[in-house]
Amino acid sequence: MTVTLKDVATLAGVSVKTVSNVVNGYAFVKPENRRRVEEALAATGYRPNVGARNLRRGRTGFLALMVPELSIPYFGELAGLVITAAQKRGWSVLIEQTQGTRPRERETLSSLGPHLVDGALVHPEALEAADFPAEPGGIPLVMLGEHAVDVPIDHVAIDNVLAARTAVSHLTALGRKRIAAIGRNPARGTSSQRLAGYRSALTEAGLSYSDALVAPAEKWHRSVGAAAMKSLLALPSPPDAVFCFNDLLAIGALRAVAELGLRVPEDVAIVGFDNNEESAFSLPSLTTIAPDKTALAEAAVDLVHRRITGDTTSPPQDIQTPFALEIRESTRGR
Amino acid sequence: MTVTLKDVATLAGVSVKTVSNVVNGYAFVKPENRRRVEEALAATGYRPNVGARNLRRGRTGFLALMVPELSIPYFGELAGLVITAAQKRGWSVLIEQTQGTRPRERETLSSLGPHLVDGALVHPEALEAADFPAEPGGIPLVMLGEHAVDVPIDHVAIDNVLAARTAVSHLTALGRKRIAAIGRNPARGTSSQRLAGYRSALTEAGLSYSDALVAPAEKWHRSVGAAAMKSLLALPSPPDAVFCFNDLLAIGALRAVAELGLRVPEDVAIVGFDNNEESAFSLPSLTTIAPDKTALAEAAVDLVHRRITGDTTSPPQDIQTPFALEIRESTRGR
DNA sequence: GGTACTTTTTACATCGTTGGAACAACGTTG
DNA sequence: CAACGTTGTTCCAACGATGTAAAAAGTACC
Repeated sequence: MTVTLKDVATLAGVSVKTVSNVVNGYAFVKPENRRRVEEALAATGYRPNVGARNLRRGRTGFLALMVPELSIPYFGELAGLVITAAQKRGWSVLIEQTQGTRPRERETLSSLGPHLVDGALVHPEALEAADFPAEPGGIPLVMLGEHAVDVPIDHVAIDNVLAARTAVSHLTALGRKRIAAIGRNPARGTSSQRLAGYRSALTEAGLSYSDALVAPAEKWHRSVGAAAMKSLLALPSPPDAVFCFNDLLAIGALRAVAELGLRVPEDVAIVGFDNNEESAFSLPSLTTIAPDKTALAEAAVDLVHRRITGDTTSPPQDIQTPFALEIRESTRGR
Repeated sequence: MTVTLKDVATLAGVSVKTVSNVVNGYAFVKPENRRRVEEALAATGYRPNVGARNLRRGRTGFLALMVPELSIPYFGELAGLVITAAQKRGWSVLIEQTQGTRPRERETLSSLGPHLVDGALVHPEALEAADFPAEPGGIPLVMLGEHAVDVPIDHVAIDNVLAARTAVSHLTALGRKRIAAIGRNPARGTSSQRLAGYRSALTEAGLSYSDALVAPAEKWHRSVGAAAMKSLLALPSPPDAVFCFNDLLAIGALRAVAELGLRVPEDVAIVGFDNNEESAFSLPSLTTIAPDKTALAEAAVDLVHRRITGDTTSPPQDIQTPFALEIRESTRGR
């Protein structure tokens, strides 16, 4: 039922290896034979057995992508782009979800042997430096997003500090004075970086920093954003603007403001981060930092590709991909 | 560098096969030897070479999931659940994106050989009956969502006609008289089914059907929903309610209504379909049909699992998973 | 001690493919 | 025409695992 090289060879009247040569585009095959083999290939509908080929070649043809959850829009969008980028280079992508928890991330990382995948793109959320394999014995690893500072591993991300500063400077430029932030989470590197950007923009504008205006958020989900916004608005002197560390938090914040009968941006201006597709359609639409996700995916796949195909000597790369501030109704108004 | 059975065997002082027996839990191994092998396994950190194992077993350990685009929330959420369900049963999931175009769907379908994956879950958008392999020669295939009527293939979905009727009946029960629909697309089976449900609910309520109130939508994206809503509201006698064939269209419609200065649900009530996570947070939040996506994913993975592990004789199954009407502000008000 | 049976281990072939070496056919050249 | 390099093809081993069957070791019984 399954067609193997042997079947094709029998049909074409040549050896198995000659068929293999044709399939793999080896140059020196007599035109006559090539023609016969190609006919036989077409007639039988031969498809190489990927497993066997990879067993022989020592490659698997798979790339792993480790993300917290596909149901989070940012990761859904990113995964789609990674798959597309990988497909261009002949790889299939295997997705592992970790729920952003450290044990699952560790487990996933250690299960990614060279037999299963040729390389991996990982988007850790809770991992710490110690969790990374000390020996580079395994497969090439490229880290996306957060930068666990002292790990010498390839890394692709936008400049989170600068992006956060850009977002908050936009708010200070609009004349907002009490600018809050939602998303503090000491366990996440991304959070520290966006917080740093937030603080530096405040300083730059001559505004003082207040811990009370920085709401924590364990999970960066919509409901958390709503709850955090409500508690900020309950403060004695509530904020007139909020920088949310991602769009989901911001969408939740939008809703909380509306439920309290206040207006965005008149009473509170809101800026998000990620530019999820939904953020262009919320009411009001959301001003946000728009990372170039396509560039991110391409750069990451490209880097892991280079590592897999030989470049093991050059030092760990740290690639920054571009972003833009997308100004919409939640700060500009209608 | 890579540890094979042979290395473990040498270390433990037994044959390769005995190690294999231990690894695979074969009963008859002398306790003493079992202990030695287990120590050696631990000491070397052995991990089986999946490729080789599967070559021998004729299994790959992979399932394919074919969807239009991961960036569409419904598919992102579904994919996440499928991966989780598959993982429970020891499978990894490979995701293929088709953009919902027929050529890409055909191509993907035919590339899914038995070497690459053990089975596939496919969510076609444009495929027609003729595109399915006539011979069941390949791998087990389970279709999700739309039912291309005359193809004898396993199928898991909710009852789309009933769900659509439930949604629209909710609108008629609220006393709405001019109920529009957005999402007509003759090339998509799902569209026909939801349209049928829409019509039957109208009939049931004694309302007449009008072609003018059914807006077409090639892609079920937010921007399309917004455009369609605007053209409906520009009609001489505009609708007082709209049933959108998915939540994205509905989110777009919400926005269009707001841009025209009208109110939801006072002027126009809106119902969506899919219950994307974002729909609970839109302003107003969206009444929608909530399919039990977890049940869908579990049922589909379970079915393909049964087919792979032997059940090839029983006739194609047609499993219906539950759904519920989730009533929110876009019809109920605040 | 021999026979029959069970438990445990091993050697070997095999899955489908490709790398490498060996071999064959060919035309060129001195 | 012998020697040679170039092309084209075949044969064999190997990737790492497991199924099969046979060998080896152990046990029980007469």
